Amino acid sequence: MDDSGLVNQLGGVFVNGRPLPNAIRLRIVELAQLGIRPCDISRQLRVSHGCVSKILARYNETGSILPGAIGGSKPRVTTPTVVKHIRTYKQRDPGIFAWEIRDRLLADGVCDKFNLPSVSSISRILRNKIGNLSQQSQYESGKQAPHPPPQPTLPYNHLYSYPTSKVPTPPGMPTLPGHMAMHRIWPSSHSVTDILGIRSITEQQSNPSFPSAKLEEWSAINRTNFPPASSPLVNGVDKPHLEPEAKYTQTPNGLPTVNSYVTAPSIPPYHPPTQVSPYMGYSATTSAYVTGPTWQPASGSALSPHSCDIATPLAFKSMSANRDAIHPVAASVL
DNA sequence: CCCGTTACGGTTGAT
DNA sequence: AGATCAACCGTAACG
Repeated sequence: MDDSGLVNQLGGVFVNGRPLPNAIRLRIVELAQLGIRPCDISRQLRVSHGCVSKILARYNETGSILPGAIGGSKPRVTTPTVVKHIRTYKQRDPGIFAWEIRDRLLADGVCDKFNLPSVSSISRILRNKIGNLSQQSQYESGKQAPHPPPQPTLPYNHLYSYPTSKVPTPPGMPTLPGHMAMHRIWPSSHSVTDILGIRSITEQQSNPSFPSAKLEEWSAINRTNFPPASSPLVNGVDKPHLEPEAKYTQTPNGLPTVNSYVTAPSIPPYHPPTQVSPYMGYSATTSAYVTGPTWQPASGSALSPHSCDIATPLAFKSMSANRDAIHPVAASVL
């Protein structure tokens, strides 16, 4: 409840139990792509190195900067559809073994290897729900029962691309339409920054170095929207989650956040949430929250307070070159 | 010094 | 409405 922000050893603000804001996660990835060492990123952004390490590792592995899906329950494997099929198999062949049913579920495409019930689950179903064929699982039947055509496969497919993540609509980001989730995994077309719209300028031209990452994650999936896809349409991204930070940032209606990430110049639009989010600390104003003052301006770059990014990265880079110089920057930030 | 890993105390959200 | 539970979080500290 109290989402008061805490301060870590590096002086960074965080909310215990909650993910760092996307803006910061993004910065971590961007800086890393610019060649800045994790330890420096940690210091600059005042995020524990363990966290930087984790976010970077996740990004390398999944292409997503987003936090994983928090809360909720795992999708049920024994959906009404599955139960129905099991019942059918049993009716047609009363002597069928559970393992045979299992094989059939897979063979018939009712399930895929990810949502295939265990033999013991099938046995339980046979015992509990199908013992007397009279009743059926009412529980969710309402939701999706009617359709025989299994649809289970779909959701799980995403898995392969994104292990755990669900995608919240990131607070500061482009709320992608749900469909995004489905397509494309890593279009190479966008660079990280592009996607976000963040200072596209910055790197654009001269940065060959950008790997054109796959930040696509915005489109990930989330555990919760699995089977019971309640809302068919948008299932992917937006609806289910307002996600974590949404809260922090408190997007009034969900859209504003975008600014923060992006360029942010003008952001007066929405005022601070009623409650002051701890993260606000980063930037006094909303806009800042991302790139704001917090982290770079102070020092040398002096360039653009706002768009700041430009200068800084370079600075970092150079500094990383000479090891010695490094700290200065950090220091200056302070 | 750097960084991967993990215990810990915490939050969330479906059941 | 409240309790459980399992997933995730970031920090801190260890190695």
